[in-house]
Amino acid sequence: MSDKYDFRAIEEKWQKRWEDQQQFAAIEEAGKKKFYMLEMLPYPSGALHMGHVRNYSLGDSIARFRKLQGYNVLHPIGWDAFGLPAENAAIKNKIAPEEWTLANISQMKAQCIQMGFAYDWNREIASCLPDYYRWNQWFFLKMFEKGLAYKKKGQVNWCNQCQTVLANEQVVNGGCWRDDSPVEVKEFEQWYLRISDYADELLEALDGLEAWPEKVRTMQRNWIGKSIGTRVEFKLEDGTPLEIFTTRVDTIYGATFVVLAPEHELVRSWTDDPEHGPQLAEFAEQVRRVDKIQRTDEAAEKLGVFTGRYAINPYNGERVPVWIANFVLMDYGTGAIMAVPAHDQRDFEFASKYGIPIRQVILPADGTEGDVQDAAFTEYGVLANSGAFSGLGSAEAQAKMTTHAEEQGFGSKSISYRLKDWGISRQRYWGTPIPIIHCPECGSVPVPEADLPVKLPRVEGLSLGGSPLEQVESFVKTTCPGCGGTARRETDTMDTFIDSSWYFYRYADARNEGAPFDGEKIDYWFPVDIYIGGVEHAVMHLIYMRFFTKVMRDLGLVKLDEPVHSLFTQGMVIKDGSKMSKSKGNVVAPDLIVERYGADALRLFIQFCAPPDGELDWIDSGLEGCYRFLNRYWRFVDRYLPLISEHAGTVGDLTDRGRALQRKLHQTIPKVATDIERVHQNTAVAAIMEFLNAAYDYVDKEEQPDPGLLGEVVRSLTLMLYPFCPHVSEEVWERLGNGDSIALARWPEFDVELAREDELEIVVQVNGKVRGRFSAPVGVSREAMEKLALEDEKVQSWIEGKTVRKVIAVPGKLVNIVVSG
RNA sequence: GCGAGAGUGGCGGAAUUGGCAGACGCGCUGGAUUUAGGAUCCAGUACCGCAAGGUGUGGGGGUUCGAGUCCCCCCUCUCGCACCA
Repeated sequence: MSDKYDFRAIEEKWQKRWEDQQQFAAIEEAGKKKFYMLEMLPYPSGALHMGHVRNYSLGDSIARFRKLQGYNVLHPIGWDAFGLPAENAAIKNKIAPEEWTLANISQMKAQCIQMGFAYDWNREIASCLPDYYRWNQWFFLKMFEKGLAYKKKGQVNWCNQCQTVLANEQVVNGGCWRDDSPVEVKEFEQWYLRISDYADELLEALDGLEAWPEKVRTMQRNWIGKSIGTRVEFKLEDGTPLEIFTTRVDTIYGATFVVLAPEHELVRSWTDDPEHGPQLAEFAEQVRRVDKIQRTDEAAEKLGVFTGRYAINPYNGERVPVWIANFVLMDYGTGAIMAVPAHDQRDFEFASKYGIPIRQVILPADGTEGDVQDAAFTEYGVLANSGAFSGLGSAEAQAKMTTHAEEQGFGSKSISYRLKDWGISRQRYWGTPIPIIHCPECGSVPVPEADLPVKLPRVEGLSLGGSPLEQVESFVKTTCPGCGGTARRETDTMDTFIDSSWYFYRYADARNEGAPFDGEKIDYWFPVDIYIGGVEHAVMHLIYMRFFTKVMRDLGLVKLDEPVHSLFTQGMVIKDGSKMSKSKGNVVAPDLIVERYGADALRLFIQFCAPPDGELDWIDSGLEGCYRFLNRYWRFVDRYLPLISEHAGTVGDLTDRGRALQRKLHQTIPKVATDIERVHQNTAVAAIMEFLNAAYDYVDKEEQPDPGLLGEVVRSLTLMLYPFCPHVSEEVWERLGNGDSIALARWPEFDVELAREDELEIVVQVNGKVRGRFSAPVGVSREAMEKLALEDEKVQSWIEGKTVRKVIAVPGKLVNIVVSG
């Protein structure tokens, strides 16, 4: 036979058989323990890339492993099929987005099958199909009913490249998450989901997500950005109230000015003012023109203009000037601040620049005087020059001063969040139509549930600019469900993150035509046991999906508070020091690898070559090593198959070498299992390789290898390899004479007794350095160990003529002899 | 700046609880086999040293019989957040 196994024939054979047998179809079975293995669904860009292969190989090895352990496994996949690339491709290549997307899906599905991923294809979903997106619309209507979906005119993030609005979460470093282009601020009327209603719960519940990476939880905490402070109402000289938010009300006696965001509504009414109006208008316009990247750059110079107005500090009645400045943001707090240059670095810089007084009101707690002439003193301390509050500590003062404001009616305790409502309107075509009808009489009227789905019409000749649906007269023109009069449909489509916020629920009941899913099926499969994907969705998808779950719970649809038990974020695949990308020309196409080395070798390598949560540096020669390993495994099986088949039976009396191999086997089985459970596939694979090496060592050195033992070795090895390399494992399993698929077999049992070493090697140290070793039986006493150690010849030469001060013996491990002199 | 994580051979990386540092793989060296190449197999491979031995987990200090692992200080890198009042 050839010294290489025929992976092409084997992989094709088993892929076909798996499909014929519907082997991965999941069926709810009450009473049977379930395992829901979920991976982030891909965008159907046209071809699977190495990042997908890594993500899905990890998920697949877990799914297959759990199946061997007897779990009822749900392992589904689908397509995040709406989105801009399809639409852009359509504009560029004059092909309908639907055709483009569906063609990509079928290509990528074929690639998934080629990789041997064990998906239940009966549950496949594609978010661009009406039987999926109608439920997006349905959820939207439910939220509309509850007041959780609403329309508002406000400032939004506009990506010029994408020609659409973006949610706050989708603005990364001031740029678009998709293409990095700078985001502009525009005024737009659009639809929002009231995620901020859930800010507190989303934050609090993070503590309970113990099986989520700390990193993701921290990112979400930062994103929600809860800060507790005080709202204080200043009054302008004409009596107009001006509310500010501060977390440091204890410093308010040091407020020497007040600053508004240039977008603040009071500013608009002041631009008519003949003296200061022109400068105000010009400055506001200037700030507006600067894109978000520059605006939010901390290094950017703090600029401002005096408004010509004054406000009264309600605590001390002091009259302070009102400014507008670029560093105050309209969308945080009240869009207005009291500025305390002595105790806030930003205010300090601003005051220094414009010659505003700096007044110290907090003294360091250590009793020193402190100095606020060179920089602000921002720590907590003791109040001074603060009226009745002087002498109090900052924390106590905050509480008392807030209470004071409440009693006097000019302020209250207040909590601000960085998290804003989720803007979901998109001015593009390839997405879920928002099921709303605008009627001149009745206003925004929801489409009746019975009329769902509102289907996306086909549009010929898509182009950029404007909302494409607006051009489709037959779509826009409709009648009002309320009054029957002529009305217009909403032409914005939904953010595609809506699609991915609940897709994993749909998997539990993917073909349900009467509801998004049946709650009982959710009860059975949920929560997701492990969710694997990239960390880049930490504050987008992963926060939206949590929000949706809480809304669905409040709608009585599910009983869960959180959808995902354990989250695992896999690392990036890089090559030559940077992320694989077309522009860098360092892309390795999975297809070509599969063609040359087979899917099993690729799956093995991508899981072996780096810890799953770290970066994976692609090295071709590493892959070849894995391919070599599979051939080595194959040759071993090939060589001993006749012997094993001939002597079908139990393990005979073993030689020491045989015992050693058997012991190694029974140590490897639990090692591989716990490694997969911990998502340490790299060390699981290493242990399997190590075991094969031991098996070769045995047959090389043993004159008559025990056929029973070899049988056990090959069977167990094959089962352990199955989660990683299912095709070759199936093939070997069949050759071993098993009629059924290996997937129906059970993870090998291991025997603690057989795994136990009967001789231990004890290391002897002298002053902490290894000087000798001896073997001792299991359970050797401390005293015996010390005695044996001191008797050791090599050790003797090290302690000769010295005084033994102390002997430390660690049972079964080592003896350390401390000497001096 | 703040927060999190990391720093181990030529390389990717191992090392449940403090107890033999470098598993496994790549690469490299030598050998066997082969007409040759490839493939395969065997041996070796942290560093210095002929050896005995010594030195080694970013640097410095500490705790301990014993530290990659724990504590303190510093350096470097990666990621996230970043005018949030």
